[in-house]
Amino acid sequence: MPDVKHFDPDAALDTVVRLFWHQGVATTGIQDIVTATGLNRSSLYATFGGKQELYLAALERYREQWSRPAFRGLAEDRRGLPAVAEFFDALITVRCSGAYARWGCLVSNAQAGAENGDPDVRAFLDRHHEELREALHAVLLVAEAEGQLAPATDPATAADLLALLTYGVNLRSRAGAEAGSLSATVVAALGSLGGRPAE
Amino acid sequence: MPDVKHFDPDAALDTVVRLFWHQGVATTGIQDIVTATGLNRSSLYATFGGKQELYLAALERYREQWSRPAFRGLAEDRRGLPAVAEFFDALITVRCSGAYARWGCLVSNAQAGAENGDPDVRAFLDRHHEELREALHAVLLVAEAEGQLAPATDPATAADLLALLTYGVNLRSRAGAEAGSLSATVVAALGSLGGRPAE
DNA sequence: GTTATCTTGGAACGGTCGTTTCAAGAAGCT
DNA sequence: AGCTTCTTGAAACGACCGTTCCAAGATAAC
Repeated sequence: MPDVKHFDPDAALDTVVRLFWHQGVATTGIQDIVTATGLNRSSLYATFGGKQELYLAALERYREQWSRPAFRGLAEDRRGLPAVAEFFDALITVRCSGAYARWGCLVSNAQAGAENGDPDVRAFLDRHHEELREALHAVLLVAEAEGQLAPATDPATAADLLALLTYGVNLRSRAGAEAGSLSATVVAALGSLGGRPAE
Repeated sequence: MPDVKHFDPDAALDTVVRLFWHQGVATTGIQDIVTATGLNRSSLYATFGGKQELYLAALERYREQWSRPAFRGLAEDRRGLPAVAEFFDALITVRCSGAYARWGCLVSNAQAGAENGDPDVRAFLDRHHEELREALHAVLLVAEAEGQLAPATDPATAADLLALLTYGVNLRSRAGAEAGSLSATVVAALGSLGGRPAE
């Protein structure tokens, strides 16, 4: 008996993700979202609820679409350090070139903004950080088993270090850092974990 | 002949710095500033200009009061790696405890926000990053001369790495990271530059 | 004490914020 | 077709945004 939605909620949410990602939450108005998605205020509120719920939905979608695939590819790769190098290469490529160049990372941006005051957002950030750490830890355990790590390198601590390095890349890329400079830094970091320079 | 200001502009600016630092630019209204500083809208605009100029003034003041002293202390320290360790210790202490706990860094927060779209802000961020890098580079050159670095460690690249690590600490501390965890990560990073674990 | 100049208080500006409301429209089921 | 139920369009809500304006107040020079 009911009517059915005249738009695709997932496609709309993708647009919302891009807005929040590029412009930030605080500086993106409902009007911006209405204009960008083409759908009406009523439909927006009926489908997603208010702005805060919309932002949380955007965070979830970003994680499903961007973070989780990258984390999974990392954790399942059996090559060890080369997998980490590839992870950072892909990261830097996305952050510095293409459609999302200089957008940084929606999640990293959230850590720096006022939005992290919300308990739900904070919980999301904690979990996201944990997932990044775990993926890095998993691949570093492989690296250790393969004898790729310097004897003094602890995989768990190294995972923490690379996680912080990831945030640094996300932040600096948004402010305009060059891909080459970021790459060189990452290569050096991986080299120092291995006990030798570049790999 | 003129009247004279009935308040201390520097003290007012300090209050403004704290507001922007803690709450973010976009979520801090002029009314918040009026309330927190106790001075009038007219005085505010007559002294500092609009919000954007006020934000730039706050950035400058933050740099003078926080960044530059830390950078100078770092660059002038002749001990090498221990100076770097002390720099990060002090950083983590400020970020995780005391009056500014979980506020992150005003400058790091700016890199993640929409405010970095402004050319003046962007220029400030670039320069700030350069000053951080130079300070780290200077002390790492000392460390190299003192034989504290592993042969494969290049001081300039290591400075880049530590700068990114600084951003990571700033970001994660704002989202609630523990001081102990951040410290352990930093110690491990410095250890890997030296070729041995924690020094 | 008078005058000139700047500062202060406070109201007011148009615009935008996130959100709500409600009538009109569209789709599915009998 | 008719009825029900949800969706859509569009106007409107009060609150707040950054900013401006002007009269009243305060200070220093004469």
